[in-house]
Amino acid sequence: MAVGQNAELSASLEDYLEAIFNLARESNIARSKDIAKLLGVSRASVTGALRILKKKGLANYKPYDYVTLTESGRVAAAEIARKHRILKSFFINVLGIESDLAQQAACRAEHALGPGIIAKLMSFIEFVTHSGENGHDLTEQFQEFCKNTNRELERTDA
Amino acid sequence: MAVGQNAELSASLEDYLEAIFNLARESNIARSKDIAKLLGVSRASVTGALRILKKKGLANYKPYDYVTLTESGRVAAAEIARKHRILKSFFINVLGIESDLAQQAACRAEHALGPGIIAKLMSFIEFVTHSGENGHDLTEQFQEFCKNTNRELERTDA
DNA sequence: TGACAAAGTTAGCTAAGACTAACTATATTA
DNA sequence: TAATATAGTTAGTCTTAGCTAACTTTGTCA
Repeated sequence: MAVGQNAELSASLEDYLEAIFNLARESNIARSKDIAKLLGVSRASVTGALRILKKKGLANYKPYDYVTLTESGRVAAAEIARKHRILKSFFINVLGIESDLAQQAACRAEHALGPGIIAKLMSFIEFVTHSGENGHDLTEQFQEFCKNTNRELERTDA
Repeated sequence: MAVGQNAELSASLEDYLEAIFNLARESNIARSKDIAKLLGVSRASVTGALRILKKKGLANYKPYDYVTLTESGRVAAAEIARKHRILKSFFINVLGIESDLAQQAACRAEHALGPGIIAKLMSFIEFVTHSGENGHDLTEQFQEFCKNTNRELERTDA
């Protein structure tokens, strides 16, 4: 088993790791410039982060070369991306939040939620969105419920 | 309207604000020592935070005196505590997470979720826990669903 | 192939937020 | 009321994580 250098990964480093992971999936390579753009950060900050990720054994990094993730880097990144995906899906498909907002919130919240809660959340999304078998779609029912609540609020406001 | 000094409140400062708010509700006064204990932080760090909260117009702070919140401090703190409560309630009552874990996660996640998502989440909790009228309790159904899923997983594992 | 542009790095700075150690003020009590 | 314990503060340090400006390396194309 690899040394547990990634035991404590800061929120910021998780962001870098996920960015590299996603860029590599899309365009096969992760360029410093694109990481910077994706995270809204200077190129110099990316260099700094890459050095730390290398030291933690998560990224294969050599100055002036392309970045790839090590095996344990990929594992860690996949877990982060998974959390992110599940949260976003919950916000969009269950709560009915608009996609961009869901994306941002998922990115910010992802660091805070451990595996226990993420697992439950995943189950819950499945439960809610596959409830058609029981003869009722919960997400639709919830949208209805929201509309009614809003209507009541408007009536109270007026 | 008060000057918007609290427009950008860091996660850390939100924690201090909420701690003061909660301590003041419980024991009527918030002592530096208790804030430090509650947040797991040194007394010196509390002093620093109090100075900033004062500068932002959120706390009435005088060295060697008790701390209270200003009106806008109370408003901000109440909103933070509200988010916290709603998240915790969702984790416990909907997802079935154990109370301590829910508390911690809510505390860490609270900063990430804006008013839009919190509002929806609140509606959703209401929707899910008050669904008895429709002849079904969703939280119970979900617990059932989880049990079945676990059983299937165990079967697959074996 | 040499000049220039783009990408990446380095050095040095800043700010937030935490810490410890030493000091000061307040409270307790013998 | 003087000694002592407790609470709070100050000063100085560290870490994380960002920035800009200047420099180096790499890539492109006339």
